[in-house]
Amino acid sequence: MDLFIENNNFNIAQTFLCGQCFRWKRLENGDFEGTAMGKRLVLSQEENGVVLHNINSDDASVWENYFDMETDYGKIIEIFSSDEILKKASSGSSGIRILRQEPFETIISFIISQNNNIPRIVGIIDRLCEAFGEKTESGFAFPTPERMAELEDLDLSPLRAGFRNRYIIDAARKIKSGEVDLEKIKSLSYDEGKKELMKICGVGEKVADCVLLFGYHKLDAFPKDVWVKRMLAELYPNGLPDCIKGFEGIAQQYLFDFVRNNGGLKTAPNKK
DNA sequence: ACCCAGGGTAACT
DNA sequence: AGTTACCATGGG
Repeated sequence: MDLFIENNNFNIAQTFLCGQCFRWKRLENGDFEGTAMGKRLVLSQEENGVVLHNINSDDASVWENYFDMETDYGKIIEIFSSDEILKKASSGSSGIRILRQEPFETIISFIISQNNNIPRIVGIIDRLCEAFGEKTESGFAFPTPERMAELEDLDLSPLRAGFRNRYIIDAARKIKSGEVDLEKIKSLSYDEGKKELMKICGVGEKVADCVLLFGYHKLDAFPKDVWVKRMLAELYPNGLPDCIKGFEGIAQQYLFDFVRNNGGLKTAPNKK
């Protein structure tokens, strides 16, 4: 069956291309195709919502959860509108939804993202799934920590992930052994969860924040990459407004998308 | 040849 | 606690 999700704050291009995920691809006709939760899916954009094509009716709730349909983004945007910059940023990115992705996938993906660019991140993750992920009807699932924990650095050389190989292995092993408990993080606070994730070599503050936001839906996480730091210095020299409280991560995504795609910044980012 | 890419680590003050 | 070189790889 096809499932139509009616919602005015659900744009698949904005949601999939805002940098929170790396496995959804735009087809020639504008649809998106990808694999998440071990299931492949094709989606189309409509005027007032999105169509999920050819899904098993049992999976409807799985996808509604993945696309965070319970959260009222319209209401949050309204709260943000008390700040002029945020009002402008969110009006241009109002179709972004913070996906509820699988924690292990977000950990490995954002380890790979460090000091890297998006096309290359996508390529490395594609090769990772193809090499070590379970084959599905049409594509590959993201590999499990158990499978990845068996591997050595050299096994990952076909990925061309460079110095990140040992970080990936370290993450898989600490997760498999239980030294880092992915299930427990769900019930931890932002601070405690961050500390737990940073036990992994290769996971610092920024990667941990991305995992907490995109993998655990902890909306008080506010990842600070090069662009966001530059944005904060230029647009919010006196700090962020109070209206983002409790929804810092959503504000971050609107602002990130704003400065990346809509020329929200005057100065280009650089290392300093 | 040089710079940068959704950073982190180790080794320094 | 705050800086800095280095880390593989690939594209501009």
